[in-house]
Amino acid sequence: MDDAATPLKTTLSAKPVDASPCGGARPYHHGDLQRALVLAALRVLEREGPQALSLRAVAREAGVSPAAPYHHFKDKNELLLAVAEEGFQGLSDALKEGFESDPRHSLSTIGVAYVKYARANPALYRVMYDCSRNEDAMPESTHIDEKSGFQLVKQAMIRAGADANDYLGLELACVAAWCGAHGVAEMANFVQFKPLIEALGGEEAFYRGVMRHIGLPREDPETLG
Amino acid sequence: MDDAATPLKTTLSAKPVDASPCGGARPYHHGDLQRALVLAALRVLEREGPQALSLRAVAREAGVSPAAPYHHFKDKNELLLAVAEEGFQGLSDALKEGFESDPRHSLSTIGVAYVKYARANPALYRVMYDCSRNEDAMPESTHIDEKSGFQLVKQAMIRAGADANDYLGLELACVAAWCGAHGVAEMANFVQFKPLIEALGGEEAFYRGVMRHIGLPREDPETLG
DNA sequence: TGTACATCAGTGAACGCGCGTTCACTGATGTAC
DNA sequence: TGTACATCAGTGAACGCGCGTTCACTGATGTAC
Repeated sequence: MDDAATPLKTTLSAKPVDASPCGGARPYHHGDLQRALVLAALRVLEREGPQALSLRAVAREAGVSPAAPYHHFKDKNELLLAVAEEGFQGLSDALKEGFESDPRHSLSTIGVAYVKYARANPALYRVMYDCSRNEDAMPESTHIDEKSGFQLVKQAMIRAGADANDYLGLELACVAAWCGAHGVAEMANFVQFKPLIEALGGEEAFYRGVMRHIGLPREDPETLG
Repeated sequence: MDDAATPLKTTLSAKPVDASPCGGARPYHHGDLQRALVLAALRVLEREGPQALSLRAVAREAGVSPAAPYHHFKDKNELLLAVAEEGFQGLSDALKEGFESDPRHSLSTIGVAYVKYARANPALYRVMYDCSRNEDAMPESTHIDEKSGFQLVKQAMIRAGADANDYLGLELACVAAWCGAHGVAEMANFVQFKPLIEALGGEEAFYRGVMRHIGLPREDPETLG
């Protein structure tokens, strides 16, 4: 579970800069402050949550003056975008791993991987989501219908029995799965769901159980529902 | 569409206080500042979005000094809770109306009603969601599994053919529907969905189409997906 | 019915805070000759 | 190989801002007698 749920932890603990060869005192010029700032932002997010993510807090975390980031990012928003991009990369990797690890149940596995990633990095996920909603300046690679994300869901949906020739139906099923995963990810920690989660034997079973109700259409959509 | 989509608009336009009998100058004592502050908050939310919702902005909007709200709310958070409660009441009403208006398709209709409400009041919805996630001090009536909300979904799910005796299955289906509705509500304005929405002939058809893929389980959940 | 007085519900000035951003600066680096 | 100098990437002080909250105050209201 931890493998897929905490894909960024390894990235976070790798601090390529602080371990400089100067033996203690950081040199005047930072090796790669741009990258260090993004990593610092991730640490701030994880530790203090999304509303604590100020430019100054990030600079502080990186051990640098409040003005330093402006040599690498135009403004706060540009830093946020870089952070979001980092998050989307991690999410994409998690989905890909889920897709490849379990070909026979790739749809629900990919859904579970999505939810686990979001739940493991809730503050980061919030930043990602806010960026992709508020910004049209979002970098290409982070867009939701990117090859490594939405297309993967499509493939999994077809594997699961969806009609590949029914364009609208397939698209709708994928959107439902994607939105459903987002919804579960954001609501999974609601107190009201506690009993059900316990009855099912844990969060993962809960995610899988919910995702199983999303995606493929029902037999007679017109008369039911 | 507008009936269900903008349930708060009428409440917002009704300003019981400004239309005081004094003919212009507001009297020193406000008729019902507590209520007026909540309405002012809704107006600020609608006009400027969630991050503009400061205590001072609300006081400004209500035409009152920044200290005045403290006679009616312990702190900012308490005001936010009151606003969220207002929102949950509106959501609950919208769901109830959807449930009763279309007994033959109550499940998808209730889902569409949820999404339309959230989309019509996006900033308010965000506040509601934040409160229900961050606060354990959330008033009872606003909780998600409240009679008028989650129970309604359950009834609709049974109407739609779910097995009322399968406790876990029914619960899971309802959670899936609820989370799915939340997901759609928050992601419906993503650029990537534009083509599909257009192909389907509008947002409402899109919502309904997506919701149709959520809720009832598939036939063979173990081998598929 | 009038009056004294407690209480309620406002005012507006002030507090300290952290924020994003700018500025003139300076130390370190690298390149041309 | 050494030196002059442009450029890069930091510093730290300062700016104005809006925020949540507190404070002493005051105007309006209602109640007891």
